[in-house]
Amino acid sequence: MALEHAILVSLLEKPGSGYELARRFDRSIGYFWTATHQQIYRVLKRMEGDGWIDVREMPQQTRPDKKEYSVTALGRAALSQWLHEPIELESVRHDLAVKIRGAAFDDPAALIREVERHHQAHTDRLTHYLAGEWRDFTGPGAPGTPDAGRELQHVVLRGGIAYERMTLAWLDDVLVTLRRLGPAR
Amino acid sequence: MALEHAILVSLLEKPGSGYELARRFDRSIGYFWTATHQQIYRVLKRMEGDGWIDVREMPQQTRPDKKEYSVTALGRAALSQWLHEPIELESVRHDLAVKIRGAAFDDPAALIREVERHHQAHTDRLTHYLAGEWRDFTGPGAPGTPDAGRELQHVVLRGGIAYERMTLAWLDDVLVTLRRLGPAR
DNA sequence: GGACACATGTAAACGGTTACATGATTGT
DNA sequence: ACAATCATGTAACCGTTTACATGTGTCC
Repeated sequence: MALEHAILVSLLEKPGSGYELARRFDRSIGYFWTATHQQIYRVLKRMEGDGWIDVREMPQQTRPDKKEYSVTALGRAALSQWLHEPIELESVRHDLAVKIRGAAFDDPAALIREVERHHQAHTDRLTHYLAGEWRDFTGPGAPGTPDAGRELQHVVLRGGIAYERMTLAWLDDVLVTLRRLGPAR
Repeated sequence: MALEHAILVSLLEKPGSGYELARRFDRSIGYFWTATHQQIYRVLKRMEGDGWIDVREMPQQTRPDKKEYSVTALGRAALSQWLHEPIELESVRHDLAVKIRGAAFDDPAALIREVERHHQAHTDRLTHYLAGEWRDFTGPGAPGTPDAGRELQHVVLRGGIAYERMTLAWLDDVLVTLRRLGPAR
């Protein structure tokens, strides 16, 4: 489990509320971790109980009050300890690959639309990542000062970009294969 | 959930026991889906109850008796229905990326060994996939007859190979970045 | 005698998803 | 009036992981 650690990293980068964390998990952190607000609120409670994070009630006039969380020394130590532990390789779960192999027992051509839909979604993601890279790292508005944190954020984003490009190339390969098999059936 | 469907596909490709399925999930199917034997036995029970699969008791002299499962017409129909439903994009969970961003608040250089370890593991996987590709698809011993099932298995394997190659290139990028940051600290 | 591959299971704990619930403010 | 955004939560369910449990045959 690394949701707690992902939250620690995110709060160290910038303290914030559960709601804000949920939005970050939809955006920048979303290309290597996902979490819903329900999960986040639950884990925040536990982390607070463990003394990993502190809460400050932030009354707001125009919007509902919020709780701003920040990482304690204990939380930092917990993160540090985790960073020094070896972790398992990710295990892949690719439904689409199951479908593709399953298509051998159905109509391969019926999958073409589904694959095209995924292709479009990955194209959108890639566009979104590239816009973020331009905005935060490679564009003229991005700060030119070198900073370890930014460098590390950038290399993770480059990983997301590489993943989307690889996936798009593979989906092209899949489409060629399905179209070749389709009419022959 | 697609474990049931992954099992259907695997049993359609070749009927077998729970134990055999578990081994397939460690090998060929492992590059797009993982499952332990505990999970598989439980799901097999449920699928049998739903009439998706049939069991045949297979007494064996030299080894413990096993149950051989095969897919029924109802199971085939269930697979077909699932194939025609749209599925969600995969959500990514990449612990290593969390660690890399977390390294900004610890020692980036301490991560180098961990990343090298992952690099080695992905190299091993790639070698294994390439050996499988040569054995089953591109080598001289592979059957030359065109077959939809084999074509689809091959395109999925090419996806696994592309994933490993992309990951290795990215891990190289990560190592360069970490080594650049390390001594500066 | 000990390790390993074959073969099947149960039970507890944990994590993630989905549905439900509330309430204020801002914009159309 | 309605939808969207901000903001926090509870409860039920489901799937996955980990630990435990048992037993045979083969090989060193």
